[in-house]
Amino acid sequence: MKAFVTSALSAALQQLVESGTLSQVPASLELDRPKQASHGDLASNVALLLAKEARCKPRELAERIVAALPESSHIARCEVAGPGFINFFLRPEAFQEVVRRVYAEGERFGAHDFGQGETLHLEFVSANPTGPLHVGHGRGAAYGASLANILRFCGYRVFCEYYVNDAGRQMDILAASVYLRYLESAGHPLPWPYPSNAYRGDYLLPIAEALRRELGDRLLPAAAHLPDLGRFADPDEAMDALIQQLKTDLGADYAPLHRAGLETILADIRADLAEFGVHYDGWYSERSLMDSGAITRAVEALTAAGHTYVRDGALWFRSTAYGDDKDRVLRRDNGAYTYFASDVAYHADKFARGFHRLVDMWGADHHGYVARVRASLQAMGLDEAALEILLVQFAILYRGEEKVSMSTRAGEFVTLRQLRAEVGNDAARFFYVLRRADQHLDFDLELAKQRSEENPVYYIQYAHARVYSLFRQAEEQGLSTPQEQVPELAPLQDARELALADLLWRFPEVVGISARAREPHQIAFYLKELAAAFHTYYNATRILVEESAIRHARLALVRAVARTIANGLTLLGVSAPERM
RNA sequence: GCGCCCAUAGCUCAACCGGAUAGAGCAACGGCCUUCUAAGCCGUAGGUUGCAGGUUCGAUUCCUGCUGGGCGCGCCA
Repeated sequence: MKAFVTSALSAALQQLVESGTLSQVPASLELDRPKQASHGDLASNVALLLAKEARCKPRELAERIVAALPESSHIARCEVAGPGFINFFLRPEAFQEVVRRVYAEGERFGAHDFGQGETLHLEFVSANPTGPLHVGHGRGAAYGASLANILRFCGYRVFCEYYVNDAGRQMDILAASVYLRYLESAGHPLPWPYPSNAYRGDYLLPIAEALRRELGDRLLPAAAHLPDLGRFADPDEAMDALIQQLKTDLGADYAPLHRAGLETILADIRADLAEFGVHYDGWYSERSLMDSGAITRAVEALTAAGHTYVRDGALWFRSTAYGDDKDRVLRRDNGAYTYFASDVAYHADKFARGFHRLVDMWGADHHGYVARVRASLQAMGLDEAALEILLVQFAILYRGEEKVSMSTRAGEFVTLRQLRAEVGNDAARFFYVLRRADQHLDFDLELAKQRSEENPVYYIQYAHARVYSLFRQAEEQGLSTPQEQVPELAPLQDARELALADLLWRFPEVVGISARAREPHQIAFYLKELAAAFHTYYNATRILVEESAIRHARLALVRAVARTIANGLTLLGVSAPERM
């Protein structure tokens, strides 16, 4: 719809360029939708922006632009208002046209091609595989998957990846935790209370039992040499001693122990995400970076370029040279690489694999890592600007008034799986993206359960189902309905009908904004607005009227509404049911 | 102390990358089912956009400072 006005406007400006009033036509002409109906259907501030260059008053320039506007079959009239706005009033045809557009484009209505087939690497969730996903991870999953859909809809080729932290100390702690549960399941009492810094969630019990079915009591003898954890003042040192002892005692059997936890939990995470409609193109293993020597190579590359130094036996990266607060350790004095070192290698590897546009979605608690990762890319001579980091704020869980503690270690958390079972995938997906990513999300379980039927997602789905109901109803009453062909749309003249059509025009605009700003919530808010406009129209206007020309036009309009709702819900990973 | 994010109606949040009189939902109050799904609609009420400056024709939006909150600041992941 904006295109109708933009073309007329640029023609007028071109004329002013030729007459010497202006030096050139601006590259982009923006049109606003005035909040007030008296300000027209679309408004341009171009005269305000160009007044200085034209050396005349904004209103005067606006008058000249209006005078130069060519005749248009879509523009009824326009007027200059306020400080120099040009307000356009459109003919009904301009609004009706959108129905034809929706019919023609169908599932592609709202799509763009500004991505131009560019490949974009999107990393999200990447939670440590030390336990099931909880409701906090769900937000990243819903946000990332929705954003991937939206970007694909705008012409990008999106490669979704999950970075699996399957190496390092956390995995050893997991292995040790599995072992302790293994002992318990064999009826073997622990010589001390279950360590506070071991993982203690119930999800470890079946893993331990499966391990016992697989290996029998083979791992039991090692229990005779468990270190006396009581003599350690620091629980971390105690845990390290336990891990070391297990590695020594179990020898080749440590690997299956290590693997048992990882594989079972990772399989659960994958299944959980798949059921949630979140699909990945790749699962990238941190261990593979280690095994392939990629980490060593990345660190050597930094060293060769003169960006590292040794202090206190550790190898440091001089990230302060690129704006970081302090330098960062790459390799500890004990020879082990830090998590940061593998992150450096991982990001370098993304470039090496041919990705030139990277989007990382991190939990907001990782914001301190932004500077150091960017610094490492710059130091390696990679295009740091190609990396975009989106920080997603916490989802804070409440049970009524009470805040629910969320410790993976302690096993006190509500899993994503539980949440999905309670409120359903559709409501969960929608609820998660209903808020801007940089806002904290208060997720009240009581409210979600108790009012699941009042969730806005039902309001939108209901609008969609109502349209299908209309077509079913028409069939039952023996009334004809418009089929594949778009019927004559001239009967759509009512203000509500034109307002509804205007909203449909906005869908492609919202999709574009949402993609560029990486803000899926824009789609969610738009859908609520569209559903509201539809319900209003539905209540005010009888659609299945006797006169077939009017009936057909109205049915075509509401069918376009249903199509648009379905397209929007699909982007958010929410279903669009035909009956409720 | 330093850094990142946030502050808008009683509550939870929007506001089309600077536009004209800042909008929804929930909560409160009052209406609408003998006709297409009441999981719906209509109406009333609710605001000095945290505070103080600056840039601009024009600021919730951009800049500076302050206040208040969240998070981070380890040779943890």
